Amino acid sequence: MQFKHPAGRLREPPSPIADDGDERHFCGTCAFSSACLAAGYQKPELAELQCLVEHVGPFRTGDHVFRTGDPFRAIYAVRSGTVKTRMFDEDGREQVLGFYLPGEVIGLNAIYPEHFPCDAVALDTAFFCRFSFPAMSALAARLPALQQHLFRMLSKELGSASLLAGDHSADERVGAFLVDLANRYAARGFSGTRFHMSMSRGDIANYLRLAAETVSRVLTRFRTQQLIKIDGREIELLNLAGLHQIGRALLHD
Amino acid sequence: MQFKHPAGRLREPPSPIADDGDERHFCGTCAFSSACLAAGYQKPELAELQCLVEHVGPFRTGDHVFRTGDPFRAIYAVRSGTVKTRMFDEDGREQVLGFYLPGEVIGLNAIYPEHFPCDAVALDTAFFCRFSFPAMSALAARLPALQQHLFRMLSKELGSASLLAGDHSADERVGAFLVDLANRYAARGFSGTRFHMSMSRGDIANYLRLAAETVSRVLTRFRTQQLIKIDGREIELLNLAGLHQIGRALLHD
DNA sequence: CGTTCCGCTTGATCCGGATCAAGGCGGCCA
DNA sequence: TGGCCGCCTTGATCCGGATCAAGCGGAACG
Repeated sequence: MQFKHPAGRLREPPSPIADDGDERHFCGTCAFSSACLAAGYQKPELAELQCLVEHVGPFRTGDHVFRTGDPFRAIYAVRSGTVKTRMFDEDGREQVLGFYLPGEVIGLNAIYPEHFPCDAVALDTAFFCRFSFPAMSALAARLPALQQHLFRMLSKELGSASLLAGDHSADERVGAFLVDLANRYAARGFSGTRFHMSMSRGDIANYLRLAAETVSRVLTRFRTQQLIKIDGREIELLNLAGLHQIGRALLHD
Repeated sequence: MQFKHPAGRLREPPSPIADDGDERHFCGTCAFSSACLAAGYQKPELAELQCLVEHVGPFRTGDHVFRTGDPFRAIYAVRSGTVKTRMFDEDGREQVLGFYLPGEVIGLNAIYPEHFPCDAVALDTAFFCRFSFPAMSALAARLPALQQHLFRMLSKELGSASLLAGDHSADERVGAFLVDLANRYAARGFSGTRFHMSMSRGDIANYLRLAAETVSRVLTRFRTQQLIKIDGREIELLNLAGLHQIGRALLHD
């Protein structure tokens, strides 16, 4: 049983429910941290947020966290591991919607349809915090900070969703993808220059709307240009500024 | 001074603030209607929603409702007219993010960044209901239905944003675009088979990530196939089922 | 009334990335 | 240990849509 974590933070096959030590660390990097920690864990209202959390996992590579059509009851924060969300179009072709790293939240796009519009599939061993959405909404009505936080998370995801839509070259897409991953790892306290990509080339290609062969070719070209060092799924960004320049049209606008 | 409305509902250059007659009609088709009307206009809480609305307009073709970088203070529901949202990438190329019809809401993607990440430009004479967002959040904390409604609107827009991202042929894109417009007009009580497209071919092309020439060619092909009748920006959908079939990969999944 | 400009259409050519095809490498299982 | 299978890489060819180019018609304006 392999058990490789992007930043090697989990050294042993963990217990089904992560212990408090990990929990405290995790919460500092989670998307809800500002709603939880910043407002102060001690306050009695926030104890309630803790109460409605349920720790779930482990999910193994290929396991489904939820499936298209499942009734929407909860959103999930990634505790550890990586997840992809995907849907199948009318012709049965897979469409990868996104990759989610520790601290990020999946399931927000299910609020409106009230059923999950996509699958969430673990790309390696993964754990989650599960938040009952009805309970969370009710709590949000009493905690303005939490309500605000939910609005902000939704709005943020809106912004990133519209980025992929542009017509951009393969180099721009791959460059921006690498920089984005790096930024997100760095934002959660992991290394922003060396990390493990849990997703296959095919998944990356699908997400970027390219062919797997094209992604492979671009990565080789980036390597010969000394922009990256890459060995299988282990990658090191050697020239972050250069990559940012290549992907600038898709980044931070 | 031309004054053409998609459904010809406004016959005269209206007063800056639309009158109550129009207002009652409009509210029935607005994105907030379920939060306003369904819950019952009479209830005193909902009077407050009425209070925080500010009617703005008219904006003429090309006028900006808001600009990239403006501080985010309010969201806007389109009362009449059409709007496009767009941003410019690092190289100064325009990217059309979306078109908004009467009853739809713009500005939700500004919550997170706290500044508008895009321009909103009127495509014809347009009026809006302006909702102060801080006031609305506060009200949402007391009205679970309103909070729920905001969550749902955000989540819905998330779903539609990810549709454009797929790699689809020009035919699929244009077909789905026409069906989508038709559905949205129909949902608001307008004709779902004959309507005026306020946006230029260039805007459509940009939105669909195609060249204007390609859009033009596809539309002429659709016409020769008897799928549509089109004269400039006036369009009639002759074979809705056929168009739906062509664009099925992008629709309702 | 003619001029100019802009949006739209149509035709000709070109190119980036998809597709097809062939190996290479490593992990897993019998 | 050998064989199989999935993932990745690299090469050759093809095609959809971008780009370049030209012409048309309507609106604004002198």
